[in-house]
Amino acid sequence: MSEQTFSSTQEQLLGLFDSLMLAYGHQHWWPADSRFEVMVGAVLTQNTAWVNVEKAIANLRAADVLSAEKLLTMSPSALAGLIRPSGYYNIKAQRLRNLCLALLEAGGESSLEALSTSALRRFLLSINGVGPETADDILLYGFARPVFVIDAYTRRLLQRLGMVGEKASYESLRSGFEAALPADVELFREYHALIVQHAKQACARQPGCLSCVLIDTCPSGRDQLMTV
DNA sequence: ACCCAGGGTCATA
DNA sequence: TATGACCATGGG
Repeated sequence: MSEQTFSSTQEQLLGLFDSLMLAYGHQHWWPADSRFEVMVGAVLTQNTAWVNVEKAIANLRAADVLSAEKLLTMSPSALAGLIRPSGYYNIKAQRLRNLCLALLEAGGESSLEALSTSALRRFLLSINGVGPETADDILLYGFARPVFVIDAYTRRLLQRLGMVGEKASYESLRSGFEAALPADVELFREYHALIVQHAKQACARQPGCLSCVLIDTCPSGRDQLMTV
């Protein structure tokens, strides 16, 4: 009973999506040139600003190691040096190696494409350093599977809108979105991207700012639906 | 100087 | 199961 349930209708969620789309437009996510780059970015962006991830990926590209095989030819310390701008560089270097080893052991990306979404998700979660959000980023943006990504922004937004309780689990939020919305990859991709974009813009504002056409998400303020 | 960023793991109770 | 410590750079 303490399990907070996801209470939001399809109409509400689609309405929120439309408002965000109207406010921010198409986000063109995930910014990457390849599926492997999506996977690398998903690990590097853990609790890290994307601008710093871009610097790290630029270093990897300059070193021409944006593939599982090439990346594994580098020593962990050398790899850590390249991804230094993205923070947590020692542990992330190990996580990238774990990811690459798992990919090769599984027979590469082409073998993974044949897996069901749930099997592929279990595979990703079995990798040390890949948690729920990282796995779902990879599933949605790397493998085009209809999985809804839940991040801290999504949780905070839904809480402030009164759609979920504070203790709602990652899985309850994910299954809530996926049950209420049509399993549309493009919709899920855009929705998650728009929530992040909204949070980025709103968090840079001061309480009371009127330039947000939908929701005021200031750090010390509460999200409020605005009628503008 | 302080706060946070497109999280996850591990040790402890 | 549920907290807390830890990882670390860069921009506001």
